[in-house]
Amino acid sequence: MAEPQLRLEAFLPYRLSVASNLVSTCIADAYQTLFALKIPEWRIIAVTAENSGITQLQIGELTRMDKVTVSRATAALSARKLIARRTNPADKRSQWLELTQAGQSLYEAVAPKALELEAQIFADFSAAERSNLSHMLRRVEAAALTFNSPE
Amino acid sequence: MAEPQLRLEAFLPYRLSVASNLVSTCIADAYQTLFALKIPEWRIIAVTAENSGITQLQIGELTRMDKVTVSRATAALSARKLIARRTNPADKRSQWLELTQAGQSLYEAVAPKALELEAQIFADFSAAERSNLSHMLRRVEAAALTFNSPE
DNA sequence: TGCAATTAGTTACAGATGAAACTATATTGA
DNA sequence: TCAATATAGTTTCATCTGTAACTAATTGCA
Repeated sequence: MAEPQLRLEAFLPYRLSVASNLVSTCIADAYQTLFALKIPEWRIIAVTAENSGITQLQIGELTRMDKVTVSRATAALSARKLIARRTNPADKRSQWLELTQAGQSLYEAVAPKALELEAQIFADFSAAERSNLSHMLRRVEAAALTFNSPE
Repeated sequence: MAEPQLRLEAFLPYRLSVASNLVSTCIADAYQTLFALKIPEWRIIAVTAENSGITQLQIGELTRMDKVTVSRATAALSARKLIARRTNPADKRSQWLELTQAGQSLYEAVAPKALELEAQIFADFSAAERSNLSHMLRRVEAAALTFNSPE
């Protein structure tokens, strides 16, 4: 029996990468021009809005961003006074992050725009298809994780 | 009626990016350690294997890689004598690329390994699910493209 | 206690990436 | 025919990203 033939076009890691890069570019351009936010910065705002008092480490775990990326993006947001850092009195190495008033306002402006972008890009997809895609991507994520670090 | 709430966890561009980055890392590490190939280099080998005589420009169009990325990866492969460049006599600016014997051998070693990696990462997915995912990703790609450059 | 090992976050460095400028060649149209 | 424009590919530069080394604080345990 012949081995299955490789065709790059049908190779899933490749398809995933191409689709993801294109979508990320759309999103990144929009955030940058509309709100002067980079994607890591936007993610930190979103995660902090949803989890006030979170630490950088937790953000990294939640979003799978490198701690260096989180550190830099947090520093930039802090410099723009969009997030505030309160020292954790029980552990002075870590800080509790929360949105400032300005950060909260920005979040409230970005969030609907983000949903709108998503709606435009996925306009062809029914709600069921979107949910299906989301579930599949989570399964891919979990599989890649255990593949990367087989315990 | 209340606006739909944003949750980063459910935001498709985010899910897509996280999944794609994890998978790309798996693949990139494997290619690097096994064959000393970077992802753009591997793609060029695969595309050239499938389309001997292709030009750099065509590779860029096919794979959506930037022409600079293609140029650099091609130069690296050429230096390793994995691909050969023949000047197009009808247009001396462009070159026809083809795998050398060594390049062909490398391709024949990488291809089954690539399929094996894909099989491992997507082990949980039935053939129907894989095909479904692939089709969805193509639709996403097409949508993001028209979004990026609305004609 | 107090010293070794760990951990949260930052900094320094090195590789990857893409936009823009550049080189060489090709095409177009006056 | 030749000047303006366009194109294939390269180089330059500025930015992004992650690994490794670092700092400061914490924990564990002899």
